[in-house]
Parts: sequence; structure tokens; C-alpha cells
Amino acid sequence: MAGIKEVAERAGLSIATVSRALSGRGNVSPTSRARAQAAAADLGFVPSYQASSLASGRNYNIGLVVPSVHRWYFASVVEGVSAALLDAGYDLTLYNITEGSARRQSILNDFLLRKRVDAVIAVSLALTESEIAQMLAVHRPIVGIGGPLPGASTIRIDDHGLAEAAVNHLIRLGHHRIAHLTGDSEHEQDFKVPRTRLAGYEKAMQAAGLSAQPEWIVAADFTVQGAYAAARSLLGGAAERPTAVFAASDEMAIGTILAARDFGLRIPDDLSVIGMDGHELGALFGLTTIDQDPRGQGALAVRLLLDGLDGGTDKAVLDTEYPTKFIFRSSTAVPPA
Amino acid sequence: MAGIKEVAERAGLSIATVSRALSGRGNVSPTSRARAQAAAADLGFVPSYQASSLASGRNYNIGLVVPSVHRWYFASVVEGVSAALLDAGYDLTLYNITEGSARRQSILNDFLLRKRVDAVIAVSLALTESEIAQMLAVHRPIVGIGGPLPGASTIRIDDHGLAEAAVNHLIRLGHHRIAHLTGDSEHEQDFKVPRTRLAGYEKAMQAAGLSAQPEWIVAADFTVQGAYAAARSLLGGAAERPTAVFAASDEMAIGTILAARDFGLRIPDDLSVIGMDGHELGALFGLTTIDQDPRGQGALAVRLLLDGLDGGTDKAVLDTEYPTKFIFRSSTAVPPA
DNA sequence: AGACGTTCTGGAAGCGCTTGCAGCCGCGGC
DNA sequence: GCCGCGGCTGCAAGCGCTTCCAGAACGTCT
Repeated sequence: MAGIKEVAERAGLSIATVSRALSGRGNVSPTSRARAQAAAADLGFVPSYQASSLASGRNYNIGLVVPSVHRWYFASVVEGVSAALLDAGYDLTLYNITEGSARRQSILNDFLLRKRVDAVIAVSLALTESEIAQMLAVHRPIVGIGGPLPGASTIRIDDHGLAEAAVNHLIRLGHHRIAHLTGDSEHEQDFKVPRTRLAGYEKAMQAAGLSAQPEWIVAADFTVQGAYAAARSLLGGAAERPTAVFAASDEMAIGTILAARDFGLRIPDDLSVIGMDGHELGALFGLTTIDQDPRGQGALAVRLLLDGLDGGTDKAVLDTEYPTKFIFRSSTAVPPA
Repeated sequence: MAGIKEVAERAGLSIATVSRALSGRGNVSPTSRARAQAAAADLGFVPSYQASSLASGRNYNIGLVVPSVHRWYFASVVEGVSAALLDAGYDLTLYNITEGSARRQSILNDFLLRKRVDAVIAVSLALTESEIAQMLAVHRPIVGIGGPLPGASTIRIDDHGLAEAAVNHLIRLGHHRIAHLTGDSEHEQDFKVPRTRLAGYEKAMQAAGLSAQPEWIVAADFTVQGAYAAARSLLGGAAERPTAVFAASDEMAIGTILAARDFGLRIPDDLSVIGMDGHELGALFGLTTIDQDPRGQGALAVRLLLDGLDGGTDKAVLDTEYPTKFIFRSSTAVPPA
């Protein structure tokens, strides 16, 4: 367990010089630097994280708060963030707040504020203004992904507009009876996205002069299974069956496709389905969707944060709209005659 | 940014007493404790993580190393570990080593050894003995999940025996032509599990006097898509088609089922499929499988580790076999006549 | 009443680094 | 030849806690 002191002795230098040599901060002659590095390598020296952190105020650690790690979208963000941070030499501290409200205050207090992290990335988490203010007050920049963070920087996609676009795509194909699979309000206190997409759906329907039957708007949790169950009741229901479904996520779209298949409905002949996300599995189902590249969003969040930390400027709050790609595949077509 | 000093002043106590009062270590009169707590609350005091960590040597932070965060199994472990750690007041530092070898040495050096974490949980990661020794030398206990860690504690399931059991289930149903979907060696340098399951498959086949055609053992990456593609070539191939498939994971089993459906094969009438994992989606497909509860494995790993850290005993290396549950559903049946 | 324990408290010494400051050296400019 | 300056270096003062130790206060036992 060699410390910097041992390295200094072995290198015949002072502790201060070794510190400067190894950290790259401050002036050190090439000779000294080389000696310090050699000594450090010989001893297998690894600087103590907490000591340097305490002394310098830098942590090289950022916190990532997600409501789930199972859903494709979140897993992808985690992956993007993780890779970007590893490259930058930062640690990633993960907070998976599953149950929603119960633990969140304690996480905020006990973890995030404990100066353990230099900054936090909150995914689909609706922090209140005062919570955000708390974080900013202790100089912890925040960026939000996919969730509105009043007063903090955010990265998001145009959920409303994209939902409209998805529905319009179906409308242009000739569909009139378009259903929507949205989020389950029970599981999404923090998760505003489904409501926004729902609003986009309604707007597009209305703009086209179509009536969105209440029974065509069905809520499910954001999983394949949840959507499958919801789609079964939607498609198996009496009355007029919709000819198209806009699902608020690709996982839900896949659940819908599976349910449709179970009913003997052919996609897209009998039913068109469009999703949203860019899930890898979409290709397998020929799913038409809108790719939002969550991995890239995670990487971007890291870049924004690190730029801000380096720049030192408590930079302006900026709201970035992340670009998306409409992917046309075979799950959408003209409605049955 | 109140420090412990301000709290002490406000409470009219010494720093030492406040520290003891708030941490619960050492003797403090009820009166003093209350005063300290009140003062801390008033000031919104949150102790500095690095300072207490530096002074006490405890980190309250454990590192979790996973090769992926997308695959169901790993996401589940992360979830289990995360929940258990939050309860215990520990932070979780996540290292997602995607590419395999490239970054792993640097992670070991730059991150794990930097005393940032008190312990590490490595999932399906085959650390070498010397890597493990390095960690243990700096008093960082390790527990491995689902991967052999020579010299460290591990939690694992009986992959070999369970694979045999899965295949035997098919054999008992009357199947002779049983295929196996295994891992893709390209993507699994560290991941020994598929090979073990393959060995179990071979053993069971041999024990039953069945020949495992080489073309019935097909490799794919551990995703639905990968398995789907592999299953297509397996089922679409000429020659004798297998009547049953044992897939090394539920995701692969699902891919197989989807491929079979696309070929018009009915499950289980034309093809039996058995998986392994306990994926929630399995129910939707009626998938017979073996539930290994990765979430529980993650939670157990945390418990082992924390017990060890508290106990102080550099406890014995122990190898825990985690219990599994065979789940019979509708994807397996007697072979077609 | 005196000796001895217990419980509680505060002083102060770290934990292992970073960094401000001052001193040293060697150099170019006047 | 002297001054000034810039590059290097080491000293030492922290960073904000924890914890050892010694001492104070209060009980208990004989």
C-alpha cells in the first residue's frame, strides 16, 4: 500500500513534486517527471481517491439516476453514459430509484448531496425546482434526459411533435381508427413522457378531424408483457377494432405485435403498428419506429457536463433537442379495405 | 455549505462529540445527541463523504462490474445489487466493460484499485488469479456472480447440472433430436457460462445414448435477435430438423420461438423449446425454463460482502450455489409423431 | 469517606493528498 | 555586473472529518 510519500522517497523528490508530476498540474522538469513516474510504477502506486478528492475538491465521479435499468431506453442511456465516463476517467455512480417516491428524498440527501459526485444526470426524473436548486446550490450541475428539469439543462426529443408525426404517418396511409398505447400512470409519477406523447397523438387525431375513441387509448406499463395484455383487450374487444396502433415505446409496440399475431391478425395487412425508440429488436419485427438513440443522448449528457465542469463556468442552462430518425419498416401500411 | 464545525458551534458541543452523535459510534449522552442532530438539521448539514472516508477508511461504496447492462440477466443483477445497497446506505459504482479486454486492465488499475470502493462484485467476469490477488492484497473483498473466480467467493448456479436437467426433461418427453443454442465465443471471452451449459447438454445427450449432431449446436450472441437468426438457419436447414431446442438463455429461447413461428412451426407441437433464466417475458411465450433469480443473486452478493466488511473477518472464500426453480410451461411437450 | 468504575466530553493528531507561497537557480537585458 | 524574471522545487498548511487519549463528572461499592 505505497503512498505518495514512499514514491517521493524512492524518486528522491519531494511529495509536492511527485504530486505535480503525476497529476500533470504545475511545472515539473522532464527529469523529475520521469523519475516520479518510474518510482510510482515500481511501487504500483495508485493515489488515494478520497485524499485527492478531499484536497482538490474534484471527484471524478458523476451520479446517474434512473427509474429502471430493465427497460431498453434506460439501459441504453446507462450504456452511453458509462462508456463516455470511462473514456473520460470518471466513475459512474448509479442510483436506480425503482419504487418512485419512497426513497428519492433520502437518495437526494444521503447520496447526491454528500459531495460524492461532481454532477448528476437524471433520466426521466421530474425533480422539483427546489430539489434542483438544492443541487445547484452546492455546485452540482445537473442535466436531465427525457424529463423536464426546470432550471437545469436538459436533453430531450420532441416527444409531442414526434408522436404527431407517427400518427400522421398512419393517417397519411389512410387509417382512421388509430389506437394509442400509453403509459400506466401508476408507474410513472416522474415520467412525463407518455403524457406528452399522448398529447401529440390527440393533437394529430384532432387536426385530422378524427375522433379518438376513449377505448382506443389504453394504458400499460412500459414493458412487452404489459403492452401485450393491454393490446389483447384492445384487439379482442368488441366494437370497432382499430386498424392501427401507435405505441409509446418499441417494447410496447412489440407487445402489440405479439398480441395481434395471437389473434391471427397479420401485420401490416390487418393492423399497422408504429413504435418509438429505436430498439434493436424492432428490425426483427419489421417495426416502423422513430429512433431516438438513447445511447447517444447519454454520451451527449456526459459531454455537456464535463465541458461545464472543466470550463468552470456555471454555464447557462441549455435545452438540447436531440435529433431522431424516422425508420420505415414493414409494420405500417394502408389499412385493410 | 455547513461543515461539522458549524454544527458543533451551533450545538454548543465539540466537533468530536458531534461526530460521534451523528455517526452513532461511541458514547454520547441523549441530550448531546439531540442537540447535535437538531443543529445538523437546522444547517442542512451533510457530512463530506471524502473526508469521513479518508479519516475512517470506510467508503460505503461498492463496485459492480458487468459485461452488459442490456441483457436481462445482467440488468436483473444490477437491479438486485442496487436495491440492496441503497437499503444499506451504500453507493453503487457501475463499471460496464463492454468491449471485453480492451479497457479492463485500466479499469482495474484506475478505478477499482483506487480505493474508491470497499469491495467489488464481478458478474460473469473471469478475473485471473493474479488480478484477484491484487484486489485482495489491498483488502478489497470480491465476490463473483456466475463466473469462476479462483480464490474469491462466488455465487453461482449449477450450470452444468441444470443444463443436463433441461435436456433430460426433453429426453424424458421422448425427444431424440435436440439442438442447443449456445454462446458466441466471439462475444464471451470472459463468459464461461455458455460453455458449461454446452457441456451439460453434451453430457445429457451422451448419457442417453443420443448423438448430438454438430449442426445442432449453434452459436449466437446472447440476444433475441442473435438467436432468431441462428434459429432460422437451424430450423430452415436441410436434413433432419431437431424436434426440440435447449437455448442457453431465455432471450435466446424467445428468439428461437419467434423464428419457429415464422417458419409456421407450432410450439410445442412441432418444436419444443426450453430456456434458462426466468425472464419475465417467458410467461408470455409459455416458455418452459429454469428460473435462477438473478435479482436475488445480486442481493445475496451484497449481503455476503457487507457481512464480511462488518465482521472484519477476511472471511473464508465461500462458494454458494444459488437455488433455482424449474418452471414448466407450455413450450415443451412430446415430439411430433 | 475513599477508591474505583463508567459514561461522557474535548483536544488534538492524523487520514493522504493538493497547492499557495517562498526560496533557489540560471538566464537575458541593461 | 546587477537586477529581474521565470522555471522548478520543497515546506507546510490545509481539505473535513474520525478517533485515540486523557480528563471531568458522576455513581457505586466497601
